[in-house]
Amino acid sequence: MARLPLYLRALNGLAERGIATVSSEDLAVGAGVNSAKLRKDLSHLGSYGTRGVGYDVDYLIYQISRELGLTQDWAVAIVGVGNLGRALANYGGFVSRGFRVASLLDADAEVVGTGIAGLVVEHIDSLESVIRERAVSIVVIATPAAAAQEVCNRVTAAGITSILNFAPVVLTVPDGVDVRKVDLSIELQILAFHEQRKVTGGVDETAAAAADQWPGTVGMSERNQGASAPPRGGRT
Amino acid sequence: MARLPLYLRALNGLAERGIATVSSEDLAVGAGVNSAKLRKDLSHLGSYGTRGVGYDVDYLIYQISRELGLTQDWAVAIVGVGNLGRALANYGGFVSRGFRVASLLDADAEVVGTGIAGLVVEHIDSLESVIRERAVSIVVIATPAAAAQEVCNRVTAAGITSILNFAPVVLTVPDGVDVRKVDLSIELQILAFHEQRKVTGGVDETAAAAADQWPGTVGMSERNQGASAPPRGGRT
DNA sequence: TAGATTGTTAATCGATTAACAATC
DNA sequence: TAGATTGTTAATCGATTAACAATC
Repeated sequence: MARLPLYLRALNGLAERGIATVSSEDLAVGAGVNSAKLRKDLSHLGSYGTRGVGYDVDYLIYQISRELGLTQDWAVAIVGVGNLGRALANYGGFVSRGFRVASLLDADAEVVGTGIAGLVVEHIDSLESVIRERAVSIVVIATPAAAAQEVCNRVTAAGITSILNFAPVVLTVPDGVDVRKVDLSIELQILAFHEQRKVTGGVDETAAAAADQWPGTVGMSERNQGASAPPRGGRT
Repeated sequence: MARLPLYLRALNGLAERGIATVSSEDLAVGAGVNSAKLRKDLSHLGSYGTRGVGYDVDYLIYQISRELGLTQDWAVAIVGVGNLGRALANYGGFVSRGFRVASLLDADAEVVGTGIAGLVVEHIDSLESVIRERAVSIVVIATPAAAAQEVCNRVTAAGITSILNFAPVVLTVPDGVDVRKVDLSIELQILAFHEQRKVTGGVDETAAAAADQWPGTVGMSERNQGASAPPRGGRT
């Protein structure tokens, strides 16, 4: 369940403040979700609460950590040591949560051999042997878009089934491989979309004018009518 | 709609390959979604397709870009110039999509005044004046967790309503403010969760043993029974 | 006209949430 | 016992998708 890390973070905050017990209502507020949803999510893990009392904070932290696999040590390889790869290598949040950066790899001879975050950058040729010998189970792809699919192919061939992809491409993977995608520009695009809605109160009123500026050639006069055509409310 | 950037990327790929027209079926495959969903999403924008033919690639790119506000120039300020802030400042994907980094700000006297990605890092004291004078509409928070809420308070007070947050905290914002959150360690935690499921085939069989290792004190013998209690299938 | 494909309806599915019995 | 809060049911809501009439 994708919300467990959220709950875990809220619980850790409570634990730091010395709070021993929390109700679903309070924890839900802390995590920014509905309390019924929180209880339902937690009930999937087992009956770890006490009616009339709430949840024991430390115990719940332990159970969620175990469910998320954070009581294990996960070896992570980061492929692509550009700005983003460097930031990830230095990102403190990984180590504290059971993730160990086992290797940094890059294709650029300039960066191979340099030291980053206590590791020496290795050549991408070593990818398969690194995965095998250091029991890497999660690969982070922080390469340019053009290189991402090739890296993806190699790591899945090497048996990796969990990939965190920062490259702005949709990776094609065999069945059974999990890809999670972080696209910074998509996040900004979504914000810009909402920002625009706020400013203009919707884009419809400018649609006709904007469509007029369209520099296309084929059949655009007909199509422009579609752009300002009636069957549309002013909302999404 | 959060899927528009996905469609846009697929369309740009088609345009690069010189493809002029695409069916909803083909585009849906490229974007990794169901074709009915794609048609429904696009119909929200207007009737830009031609029955029996498909969609004009260039025209659809233009319409989606306009809907997303990418035909405008968005001034973005990045607060926090650690590794991540640096990576973001250098991230090429922003500029090409209408986002311009108008300012880099930090509280650390060591980095203030240094040059990154063609900009000089400014002191956080200038935050409000930078937002006002450079018409910043989106703020990226890449500070440590402890500083994020304070920065958030200041930028919302300064009128910002779109925030991209990389700090691992849930920000409290006034109504009407959009916050999008990117948490790298949460993404990894979700991957680890699935990875663990693959390896163990579910966590249930180890629940009793794991619960035994729990070092808690209060009433744990009773609660452990909850941990290995019956009413649970072996799925999510 | 015949084939193809959109735009949209209606059905399905899953996720969210209110409500409450169970029970601490 | 009385008050509080969980775990779970049932209702609600929204999102997804199959299907097909409209139409190029």
